[in-house]
Amino acid sequence: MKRAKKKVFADFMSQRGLKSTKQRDIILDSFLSSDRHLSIEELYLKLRSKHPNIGYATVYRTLKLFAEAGIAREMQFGDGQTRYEHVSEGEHHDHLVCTRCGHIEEFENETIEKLQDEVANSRGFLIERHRLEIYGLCANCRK
Amino acid sequence: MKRAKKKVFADFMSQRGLKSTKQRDIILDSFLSSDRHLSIEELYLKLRSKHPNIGYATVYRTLKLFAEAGIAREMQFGDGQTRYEHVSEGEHHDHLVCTRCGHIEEFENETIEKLQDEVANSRGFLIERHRLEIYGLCANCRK
DNA sequence: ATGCCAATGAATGTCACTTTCATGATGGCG
DNA sequence: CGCCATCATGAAAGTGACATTCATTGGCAT
Repeated sequence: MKRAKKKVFADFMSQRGLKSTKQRDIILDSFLSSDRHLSIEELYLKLRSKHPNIGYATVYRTLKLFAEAGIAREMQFGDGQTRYEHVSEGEHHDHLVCTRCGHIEEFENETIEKLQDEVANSRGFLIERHRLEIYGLCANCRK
Repeated sequence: MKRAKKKVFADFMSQRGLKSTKQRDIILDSFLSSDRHLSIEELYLKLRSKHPNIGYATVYRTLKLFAEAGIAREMQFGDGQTRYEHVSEGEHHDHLVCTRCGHIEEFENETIEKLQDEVANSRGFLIERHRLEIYGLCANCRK
């Protein structure tokens, strides 16, 4: 799966006439082996220890590229930071966000999706995408 | 309903030992007679023509007060601005957001709410609040 | 190896808040 | 009514998270 995404990204890059660089390789590796909902800052700090020569701007621009290439998606969970989520083709899910520890869980619910379609149809709305987030305390923080 | 909210706000203010001022009265009036999803900037500009003496900071602080008093709620729809929505007691709704014209519609769906509770329960999650937004083209913009 | 064009990173700019601070109002009290 | 402790206001400065600029570096096709 990591391999598949590297392929997707490489294809995207060559298709756009963009170059392969050490930094991009490192950032992609690090992204793919990270938490599924990482902010620019978090990824930048994670890299900094091993690769102090990679700048914030490069991480920022590279994550944007991932999003354009379709292997990442920008998300906002209300903590003031944009987070980049791993995208697997054809997959969609929603989120449970812990307001205490920041933990993010994913879930899927086909019925909810269908009901959303119905709502949109009844209003003449053409759905492009949606977001559903449930905020509260995770099982761990409830103790 | 406007009257009721003014009462709620007045009570909140006196309970907190805060003062009634011309500016706050004007901002409250303007807020209550506005679109249901207004940003600080929008409300500020709306006021500016008639009351050039009211500063941005005052609008900003007053909207925060409305939120604390429970007559408004802060919302993010991904356009980079915080919007303040009118809150009616005990009412909850979700949103359809037009990505072309910015139009925001509200909807309620009891079944979706229940399914969310089920999802949260199955994960041991204690729900505080949730947000569901459907982005796409409104009936008008589809033409 | 060479040259063109993209990539990098330090620095700077932008935007939407958010806070500060000197000045101006409010309202309880005598 | 007048005093004055507080709160409120608004211009300006500060913040934080991006987003862009620009001089320099570095891929890679030839």
